[in-house]
Amino acid sequence: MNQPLDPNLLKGNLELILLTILEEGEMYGLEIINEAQARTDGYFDFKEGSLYPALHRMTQAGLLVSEFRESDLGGPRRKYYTLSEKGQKILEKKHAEWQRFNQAIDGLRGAR
Amino acid sequence: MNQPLDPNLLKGNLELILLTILEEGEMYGLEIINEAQARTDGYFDFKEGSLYPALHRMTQAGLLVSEFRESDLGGPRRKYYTLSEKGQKILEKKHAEWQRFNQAIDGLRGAR
DNA sequence: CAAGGTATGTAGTTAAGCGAGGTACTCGAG
DNA sequence: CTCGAGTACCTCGCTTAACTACATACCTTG
Repeated sequence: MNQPLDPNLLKGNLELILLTILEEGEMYGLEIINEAQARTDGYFDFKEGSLYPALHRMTQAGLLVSEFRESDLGGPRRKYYTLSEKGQKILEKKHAEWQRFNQAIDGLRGAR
Repeated sequence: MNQPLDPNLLKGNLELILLTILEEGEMYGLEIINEAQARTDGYFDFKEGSLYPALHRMTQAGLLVSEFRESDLGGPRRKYYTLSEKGQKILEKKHAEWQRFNQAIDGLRGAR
């Protein structure tokens, strides 16, 4: 039923996706993976090796703010991520870019 | 006016774009670049260092068929590319993948 | 104190787009 | 005839991002 996700499609869009998910509130790493799966019927299934480097990259770039906090139900501490103001701005910018790109793709077909 | 195209967006989509353009008939390398520019108001501006390797990759994979032909107006010979039957199939598949991916992205926002 | 689940982190591989360069052919100007 | 400009194709090496596979650490439970 679900064709697998071509990893190449993700390139350059993972950040948009993460920003979009985090727009609705703070979340920690594995929670993001679960949310993404839940909201796309398992289509988005990020690997940890993709997720954490991306989160660090974005934190480094000032798009996210992170904070460790203890788990309520036991288990190891979690690192919660929140959108910064800059992250919010970049989200909008990336979203606009995305739509522009989409239009361009659509435009190719109907061009004649 | 035109925000530049984020190179990352192209990753994994260049093949879809090339197949889409070539669906309407054979074309040679630089012509593809010009067509892509023309149809997107300069938004798509492929570099030769991206285009030729991609065309070779796709030819190797059996998606395209190529043939050298002399130029009518003088100038060096041109290498014309045509979609193979397999290429046609893959185009449809990639297009479906693309739409699936699109839906997933859209779904992230409206999810709540 | 081992085992299992949860959570974060990273080293090394792979793949694709790109910048910069190279080759080759044609034509017109000097 | 040669030189430069225009067209067309090709490739090497760099960079970047996702992935595989592993490593670390904590907490609970038996």
